[in-house]
Amino acid sequence: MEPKYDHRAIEEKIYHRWEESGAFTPQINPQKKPFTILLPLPNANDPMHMGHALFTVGDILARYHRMLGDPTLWLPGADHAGIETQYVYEKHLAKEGKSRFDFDRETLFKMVWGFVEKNRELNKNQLKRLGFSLDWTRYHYSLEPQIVENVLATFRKLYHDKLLYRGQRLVNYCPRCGTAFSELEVDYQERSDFLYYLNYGPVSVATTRPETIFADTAVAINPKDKRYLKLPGQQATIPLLNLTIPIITDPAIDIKFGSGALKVTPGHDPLDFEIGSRHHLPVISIVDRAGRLDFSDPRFNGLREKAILETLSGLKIPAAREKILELLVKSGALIKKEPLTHAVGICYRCGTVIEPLLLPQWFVKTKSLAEPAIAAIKTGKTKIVPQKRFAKMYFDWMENIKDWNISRQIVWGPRIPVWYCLDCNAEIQIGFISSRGEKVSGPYRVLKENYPFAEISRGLQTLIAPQDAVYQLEPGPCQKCHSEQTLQETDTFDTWFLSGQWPLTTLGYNVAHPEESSGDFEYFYPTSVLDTLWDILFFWVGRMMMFGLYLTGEAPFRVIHLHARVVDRTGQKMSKSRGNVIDPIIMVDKYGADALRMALTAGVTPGGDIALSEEKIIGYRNFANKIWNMGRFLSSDKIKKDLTAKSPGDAALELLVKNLVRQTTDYLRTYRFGQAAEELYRVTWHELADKYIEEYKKGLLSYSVLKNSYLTILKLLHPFIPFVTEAVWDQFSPEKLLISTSWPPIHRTDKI
RNA sequence: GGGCACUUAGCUCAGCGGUAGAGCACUGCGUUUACAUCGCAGCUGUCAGGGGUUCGAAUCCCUUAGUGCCCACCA
Repeated sequence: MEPKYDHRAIEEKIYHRWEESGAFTPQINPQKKPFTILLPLPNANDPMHMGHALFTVGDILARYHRMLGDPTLWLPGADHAGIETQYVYEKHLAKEGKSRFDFDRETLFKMVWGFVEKNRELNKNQLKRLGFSLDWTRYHYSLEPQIVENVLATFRKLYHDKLLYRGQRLVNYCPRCGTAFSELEVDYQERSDFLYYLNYGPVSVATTRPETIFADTAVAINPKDKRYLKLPGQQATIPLLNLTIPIITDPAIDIKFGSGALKVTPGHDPLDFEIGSRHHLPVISIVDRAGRLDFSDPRFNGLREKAILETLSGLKIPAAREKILELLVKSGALIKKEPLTHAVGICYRCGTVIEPLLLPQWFVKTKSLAEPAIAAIKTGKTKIVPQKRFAKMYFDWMENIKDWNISRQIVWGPRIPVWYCLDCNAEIQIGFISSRGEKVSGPYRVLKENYPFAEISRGLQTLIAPQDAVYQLEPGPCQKCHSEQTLQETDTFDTWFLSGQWPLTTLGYNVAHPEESSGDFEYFYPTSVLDTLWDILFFWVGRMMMFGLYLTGEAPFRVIHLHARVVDRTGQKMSKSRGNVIDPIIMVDKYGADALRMALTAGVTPGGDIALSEEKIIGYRNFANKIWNMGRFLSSDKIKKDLTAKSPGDAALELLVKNLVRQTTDYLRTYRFGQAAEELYRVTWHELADKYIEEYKKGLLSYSVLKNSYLTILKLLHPFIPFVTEAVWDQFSPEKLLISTSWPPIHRTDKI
């Protein structure tokens, strides 16, 4: 053995031996209860970051249970990650001077597909570098045909169960990404802005968005506002347009804010939309999907001041705001402005200000899905660890859940399986690339005069069907008028609609014919533990709970374990912009996978933060070296003495090891990995090495007890630092891999 | 605006009713049969502040302050 542990010479070989031994693939044995974990599916295009390295916790659980003798499945996979991936790919396109608008959707989809396929292997290999004992024979990808087939079947089932609807309402739209999002994908940012007071005739209103005044349909005040008792029933006047709108009362108005009067703009503000629907106000849209002012709504026809609108038409929001303020000043309608700090919704992906837009979208009714998901946690059928911190967060979200917008206006993902007949829905808005390469858009009614259906279909980019459009759930001719001219919905699924069914789809559940589900599903579902970061508790965990219960009646996990988040040594979140990112693969190259795994495990509190630094990793690299050298010492022929001799010092060491076995096992059972790792570190180094090996050198201990203690501790350490323990184990018992040995028995009665 | 959690040695954290703990860092010393990616010895604290319960509180209760996080329609 070399005097230094060289992870480079060892890790890859050992991983191969594990894989070839079949240890990662469980034997289905109906007599035994399986242990199942799903790897939180990484994005297929994502190079590994520390978040992925934290799945060490899953590996610890998998290796521990494998050693306990449980048929253990740790199932890997990759997610197509809709918007994330398309965003990354668009940045590549931008480097070549192109954009998504230059391609029809089929071509673009194929291009992204090729891009992802190139990266998918990389991701797999990086997971292997960490030593993760994943069953690669069961690897899945979210876009493989069987998975997509099941997801579409779920869509149809939701439809038939009346849990799905097409709704026209304000959605969170990112003009940059060109798609709507659910409320979870909107971040809020504090911004310094201005609050503008505008003269609306009998009242002044305060607004941060003067550019939306043309879409106002009322002014609202609080019915309890004593200043304005005489106003209700009167008319207010929109500046510049000199249009009158009613003054209404609504309890949602904050008397103390601004002037206490709100301009109600149902087409461009969520609160206003609600107020508008309570009072049956008309909804006017004046912003298009590129974030520009657009006054094509017929309600603007015939206005005397239409010239003003014409000068503004087509301006992007920030420019439009400037221009309108100028006009307001000129007309004397701007009373005053005052600074205001407020939260602005931005796209979580690209940071663009979210524009609430009125769009027809597909929604899932979530209330009845959330109820069993709440009950599963309340009754303890599924436990959240750490409970006190995260169960409340879970309940808060589930109990106030909103209907889920699953429509995304991107190409990278399966299209929603709905078909529109163009002859029945001539007002469908279509965008496509003609055979001559021009970008063409408009209602089908107009387009069909100049373009044959085949050309539109081939070059299709997007379609927007009116809310009341006629549709069917099957491809092929229209079931109503038998027209052959049908087009599939161009909205794709929210990624989480697919990944929310991951426990079912990867284990071979058959949504359309549950009785034909695979043996894997029967055996491994529900899974034992889900280990993930709390930041996707709602996105992913909540949805899996809902889908699992909805489709199978059983919650997908017995335990949801939420692990810590990696921050730098000063407690700052790691991010590219802060420049404090530590690349796990570089760390594995430099110090070995064991060192990184241990640094991510030891001393970590459940659900807290992990303060990671290169120094910490170096510390655990030294630990791996220590274990290596202990093995080197104990396996060298020079030091081996009488193998049968007993010594008075033996009992103390035997007791120490027994207690360590009990303690480690207890910690693992209660998900206290941080303490388990620290205790193992301390006892291995400062007790076994510093104390007992030194005593052995003085002849106070027998060789067999020392060696057996060491081997037992190797077993305990193996889930945490699998490579060095396996390498050194090989010096003592080459006939059997450490990964396949059994966990040491526990002696409960022994106390120190 | 609601809610949750946290505040213990320079750092990261255990302890959760009975005389303050670990690792790292630090300071000395040291190359003795693995390991200098090492060993030995040592130093370090009004357990955030205040009040209460108790024979006894870092541990239970109240309160103040700070930090982190989640939720929410601040126009």
